[in-house]
Amino acid sequence: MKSLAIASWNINSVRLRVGLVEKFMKLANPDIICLQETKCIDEQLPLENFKKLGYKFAASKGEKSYNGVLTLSKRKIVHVEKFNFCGKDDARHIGIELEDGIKVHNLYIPAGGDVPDTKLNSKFEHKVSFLSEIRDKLFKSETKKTIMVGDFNVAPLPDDVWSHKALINVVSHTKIETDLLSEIKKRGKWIDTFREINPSGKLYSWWSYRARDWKVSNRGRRLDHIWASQDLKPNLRKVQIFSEARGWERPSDHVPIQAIF
DNA sequence: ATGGTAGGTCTCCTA
Repeated sequence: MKSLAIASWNINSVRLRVGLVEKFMKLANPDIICLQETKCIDEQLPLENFKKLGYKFAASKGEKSYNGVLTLSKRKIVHVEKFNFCGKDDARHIGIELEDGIKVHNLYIPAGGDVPDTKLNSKFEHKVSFLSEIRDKLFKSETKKTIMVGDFNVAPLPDDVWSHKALINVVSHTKIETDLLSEIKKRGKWIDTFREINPSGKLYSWWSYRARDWKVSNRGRRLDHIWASQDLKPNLRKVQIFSEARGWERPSDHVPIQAIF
């Protein structure tokens, strides 16, 4: 397998942060970068900026103001797939295929609102249904030559949050969500690339904008993930979380992550 | 236990 560096980043408005994406591209030089929460329609994407840095290929599903996924690639994209969840046409998935048959799914899973109860909170109900559809419709059995990345909005393990005890009833870390994620993982025989290399240790990819000082309080969560199909496991070389990006000027609340195969 | 910030369709919705 030819070396492949793949990154994922919830950018929280790609138009506002095009400069930060360029900065990250120069720093990490991924072959493919999957962005979430681009927050604009396809026609408004600053694709020319990315082309200048070698990202000649792009696949996107945009939406005005909300959501939006964009996959940028230095390698030729030969096939694009857009999947809708929960009967909605919101922009939360785009899948691509490269010339060597590797597939990359870029996902933005709903955040789920504040109250972790499907009866009281329709946003949480949406998140639970969305995760169930990933399990039952998108990846209903073991996959091959596939990488699934994005903002999953779920911190699966106790070490994926600053306090397991404090967050056990907080949306993103409840048992209903972590159970669903582990069912998806089990059914598809997925590898969580980060935990493959770091089985334990508290490291995060998201820090709230609301903290006085994100670095001092360090109340983060690992919400962003790069999962690989079982057959790619022997090719995994390195996984990085670019925490320093949280301290860049006008940052996203998420930082980029990258896996190298 | 509370409230805090940020982006876009901008005094209201989302995260």
